Amino acid sequence: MARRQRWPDSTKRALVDVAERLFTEHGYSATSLDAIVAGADVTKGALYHHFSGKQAIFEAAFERVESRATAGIARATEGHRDPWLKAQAGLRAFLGAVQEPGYRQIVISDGPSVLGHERYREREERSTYAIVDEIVRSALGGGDWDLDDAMLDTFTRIFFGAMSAAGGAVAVSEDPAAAALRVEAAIGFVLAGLQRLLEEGVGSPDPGATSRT
Amino acid sequence: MARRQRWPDSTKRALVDVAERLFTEHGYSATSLDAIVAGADVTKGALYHHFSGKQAIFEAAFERVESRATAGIARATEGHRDPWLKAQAGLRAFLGAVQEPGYRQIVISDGPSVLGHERYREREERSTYAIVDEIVRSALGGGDWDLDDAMLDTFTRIFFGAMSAAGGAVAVSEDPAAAALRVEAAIGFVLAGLQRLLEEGVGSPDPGATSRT
DNA sequence: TTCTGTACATACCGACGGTACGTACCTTCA
DNA sequence: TGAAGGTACGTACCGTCGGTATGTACAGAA
Repeated sequence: MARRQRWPDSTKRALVDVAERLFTEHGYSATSLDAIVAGADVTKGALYHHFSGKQAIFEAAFERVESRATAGIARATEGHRDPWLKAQAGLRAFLGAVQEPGYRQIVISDGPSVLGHERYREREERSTYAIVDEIVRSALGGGDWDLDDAMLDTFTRIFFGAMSAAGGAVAVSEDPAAAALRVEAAIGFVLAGLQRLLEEGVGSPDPGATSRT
Repeated sequence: MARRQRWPDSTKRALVDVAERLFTEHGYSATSLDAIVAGADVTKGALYHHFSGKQAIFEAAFERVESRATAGIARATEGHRDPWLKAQAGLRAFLGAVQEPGYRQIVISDGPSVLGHERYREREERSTYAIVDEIVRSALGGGDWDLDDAMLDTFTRIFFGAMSAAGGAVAVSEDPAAAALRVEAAIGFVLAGLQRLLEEGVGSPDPGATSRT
C-alpha cells in the first residue's frame, strides 16, 4: 500500500517532517505516534524501524528546528568585529528566530521536559547558547576585569535567560515588532551600563563585593 | 478499607501531599494517578471527587509550592526602603527559593507545558512575577527616565528571565552557594551599570535610540 | 423513617506507547 | 543462478494510563 517502498531516506524525512509539524501545532504529549505515521502514510513499524521511540523522533525534530535557528543567528553575527555591535546583531537575530512557532513549542516549551534538563543543556550548550557565550566573552572578557570562566559563564546564563524570556514575550505579543524593539532597547541599555562601567574602570564584580551593603 | 472516612479535608490534603512529592520526584508525565491514590491510601474515586482530573491536582500542588516560594520572597523584601537594596534582598531570596526541588520541577519545568503558557502566565503574573515587577518599577520607574508601562514590563520580563535561568544554573551547580554568589555579583553589576546611567542622566532607552549604530 | 447530598469505592472503556513477529525486496557471493 | 542474509517496512497485539459510569455507606434534614 505504501508507495514509498525501497527508499528509506525519504520515509525518514517524511516522518520528521510530519512530526515537526504536529509537535509544533499540538505539543509533544498531544501528538500521537498514530497521527505521525498516518501523516507520513506509513505504519508504526516504519517509525520504530527508524527511531527508538517517541522521544527519539522528537529529538530529530528538535535538532532540525534548532539547527535552523542557530544557523540564522550565526549568519547574522558573523562579519561583525565590534563585540557590542555583534551582540546587538545576535540579539536581533535571536528575537527573530524565537518567533518561529516551531522553535517556541519544540525547543523552548517541550524541549526541557521531554529531553530532560540534562540532555537539553547538552544540546543548547553546543548551539544557541554557544553563540551567546562567544558574544559575552568577546564583549566582557576583553576588558581589564579579570573575570574567570565561572563568572563569564554566569553572565552568559543570565543573558541567555533574559533573551529567552524576552523572546517568549515578543512571540506572544500582539505587536511582535514593537515588542522586539523594546527588548532591544532594554538590553541595549543594560549593555550600555556595563560598557560605561568598563570604560570607567570600575572594579570587577567579585563575589561578595556587591552582595553586602 | 480506607480508614479516612468522614473527614474529607484530610483526604484532599493527603492527595496533594503525595501528588506534590511524586510530581517533584518523577515529573508530571511520569507520575500516574494510580501512584498518587495508592500513596494517599485511597482510590481514584476519591481523587476524582475532589479534583476534576490530573491537571487539576497538579495545579493544586503547583499553587502550594509557588505560594510557599512567593511568601518567602515577599518576607525577604519587605522592610527595605531603598529599592536597590530591596532588589538585592529579593534576588537572594529568589535564588534560595529556586533551589527547592519542588519549585524547580513543578513550577519551572512542568508548569508551563502542563498548564499551558496562558494559565502559567496568569498565575506567575500574580505571584513571583509580581514581586519582581514591583521591585523593577520602584528601582527604574522613580528616576527621571520616562519609561512607559510597556517598557517597564519589558525590563521586568528580562530580569525575571535572567533570574529564572540563573536560578536553574544555581540549582544544578555542584556548589550552589558559590554559584548563587556569582549570580548576585553579576546581576548586581548589571544593576550598578543601570544605576550609573541613571545618575548621569543618560536619556531614556526609547525604542530605536540604541538599536542603530 | 424517609430523603438527599457528600465522600468515597469498584468496574470498566478507549487511547496510546511500545513490542513481537511476519514479510516483501534487495544485495551478496558461492 | 540461487540460496542466504539484511533492510524496510506492515500487522497484530499487550500493558498502562487517564477518565467515566455506577454503586454505596453514612450523616444530617424533614
